[in-house]
Amino acid sequence: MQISLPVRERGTCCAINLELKPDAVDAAVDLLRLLADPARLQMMAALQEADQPVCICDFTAALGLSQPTISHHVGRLLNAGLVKVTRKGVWSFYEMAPGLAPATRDLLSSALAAGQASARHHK
Amino acid sequence: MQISLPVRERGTCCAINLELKPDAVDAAVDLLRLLADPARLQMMAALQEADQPVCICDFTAALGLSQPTISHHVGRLLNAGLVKVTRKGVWSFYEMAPGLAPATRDLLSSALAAGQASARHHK
DNA sequence: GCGAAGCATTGATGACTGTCAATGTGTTTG
DNA sequence: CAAACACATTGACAGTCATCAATGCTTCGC
Repeated sequence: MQISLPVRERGTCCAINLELKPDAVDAAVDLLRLLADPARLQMMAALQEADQPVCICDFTAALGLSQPTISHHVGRLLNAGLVKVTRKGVWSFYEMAPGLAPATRDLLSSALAAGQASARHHK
Repeated sequence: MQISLPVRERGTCCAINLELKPDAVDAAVDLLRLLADPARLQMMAALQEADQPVCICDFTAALGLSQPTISHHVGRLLNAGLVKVTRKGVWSFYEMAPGLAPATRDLLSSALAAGQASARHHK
């Protein structure tokens, strides 16, 4: 299958259409950077699968990171509106934000699926 | 709607299930970090919409970045296998990699959709 | 062959960020 | 009230990365 390459003239560039608004690009980049961390991505994956809110101490025990680091990551997810916190006594239980945009959920699912596919292929 | 919080005992944490293999997490994070840049995300968005391969000089003119920076970003996309290059004379035409995993395409689409939704809501 | 155009590469720099130690705040148990 | 627990916050440090100036490498027009 051949793809026809555009015909060009030296010294002149074509104006491609970037029909994305800068705000949309920034928002997408912020969301991608938020998920582009092993700890945060695993937290979101766990919260997506969980049927009950998850305690912070569980993350600390499972991810092999210090407690301030876990708190820092969770704080970023909370600040971005991806998760919701419910405090009960000394514990803080986290779950996925109820009103999370479908596109954001799809983004998370796609990222996990792509990671699994890539890991399988790279074997 | 009430969500029943788990019952806990002080000093004991529950072992949550992180059923994701480390390789899959790393692969997903690498992909997310690759797209978590305004220049690279806009390039991929433009390539997704384009019906013809796009010349490097078009990106340089449209994104407001220096030519080495554009070349650097394109090189990362190429190294990750997201794009394919066809050289013709002095020009280098780029297009999305033909055998790109569907999950990767979904990830790109979801990120752009989430960005647009977030920008619209934040208005 | 000469010079210019298009792109890649290298080196350097500034900004961002993930991480932990130390500390602070609120809550429960004794 | 005192001590222990769960979590948040602050400060500091190391690593990563986006960016550009300078340079190198092909390719084409003359």
